[in-house]
Amino acid sequence: MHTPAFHNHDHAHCTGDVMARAEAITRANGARLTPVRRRVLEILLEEHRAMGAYDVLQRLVAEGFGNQPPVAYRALEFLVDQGLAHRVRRLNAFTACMTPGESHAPAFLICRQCNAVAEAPAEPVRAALEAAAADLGFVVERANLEALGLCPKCQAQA
Amino acid sequence: MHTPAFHNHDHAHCTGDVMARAEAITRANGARLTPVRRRVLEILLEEHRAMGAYDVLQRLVAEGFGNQPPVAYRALEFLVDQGLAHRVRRLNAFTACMTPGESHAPAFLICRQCNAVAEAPAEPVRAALEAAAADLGFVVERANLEALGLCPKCQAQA
DNA sequence: TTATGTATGTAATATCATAACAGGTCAAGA
DNA sequence: TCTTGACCTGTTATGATATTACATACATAA
Repeated sequence: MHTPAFHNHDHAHCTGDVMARAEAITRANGARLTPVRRRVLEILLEEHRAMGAYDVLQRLVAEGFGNQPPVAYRALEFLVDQGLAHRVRRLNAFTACMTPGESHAPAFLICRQCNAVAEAPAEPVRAALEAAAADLGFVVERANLEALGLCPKCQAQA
Repeated sequence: MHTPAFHNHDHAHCTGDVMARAEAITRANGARLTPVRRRVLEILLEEHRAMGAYDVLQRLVAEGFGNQPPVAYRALEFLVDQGLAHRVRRLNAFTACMTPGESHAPAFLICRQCNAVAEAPAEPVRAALEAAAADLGFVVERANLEALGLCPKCQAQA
């Protein structure tokens, strides 16, 4: 559960960058990036992996925030609503969005071997999904696109 | 939570048809469609909606099968593995596959208003997803494609 | 028939998530 | 400034979902 994209990258940079954008986005939405919410986003960025709500909660407790599940769930829900985080349902987990603000419909690629999770750009996937839905008269508002399979490293091993 | 496709259809026919195919598929796979498993599939077909594991379990209990969660979860997992049912993660629920045997990657369209769930044909969606994954060297084995939005009826009301 | 793999039943527990309410903070308008 | 209302946080309690572990039973083939 470690390499969220299947390659290396400048982690410190992407974290700072995302936090700055998170500020701007919430302000633009008239929403408040309060201490808990900010901290949860930072934690997701630091860990850089899909985290369960209770994992996040443990970190919050250690830092003096409330220690009951709603504290974590509310902050996470807020981040998801703002497009700053995503929920990965197959893992009952949450992960920071790496490209907030850009309209995007990420697909999550989950390695069944090593549990790495990558966020893949998926505009064409979303477009195809909307087309399929339109055929049935259905209008898509949100989508969860999750794939289970093998990441490059684990393919190599096998 | 009632009209799994957003239109009417011959329900009795589709049920019998699917059960017959289920027999053939499991036999072909060298798997056994035991009484519990068969019954769970029938229940999913009868109800013709996404059902939680505990809903299914209740039905099983009423018919004299074991009354502990693993009874339901194991049968459901079997059906999913055989491609006879699908898991809808957003709803923590399971639904019978309407076109078993045909290789397909269904997308689920979930109405946020009335909770109707439709299974949409989504080969193009899967193709797009596999392409996006391939760009990162990832091989897709299974996918969950779930969209939240408004079904035709609920659009009309609004 | 006996050995082997597989399926089922059951108890116990782990994990994930939300409802409901109390108290606190903040900012806008009287 | 004071009040008001909206929103945020903390906490209790509980509900909902899912799995582990182990015992028993069944089917199949050597």
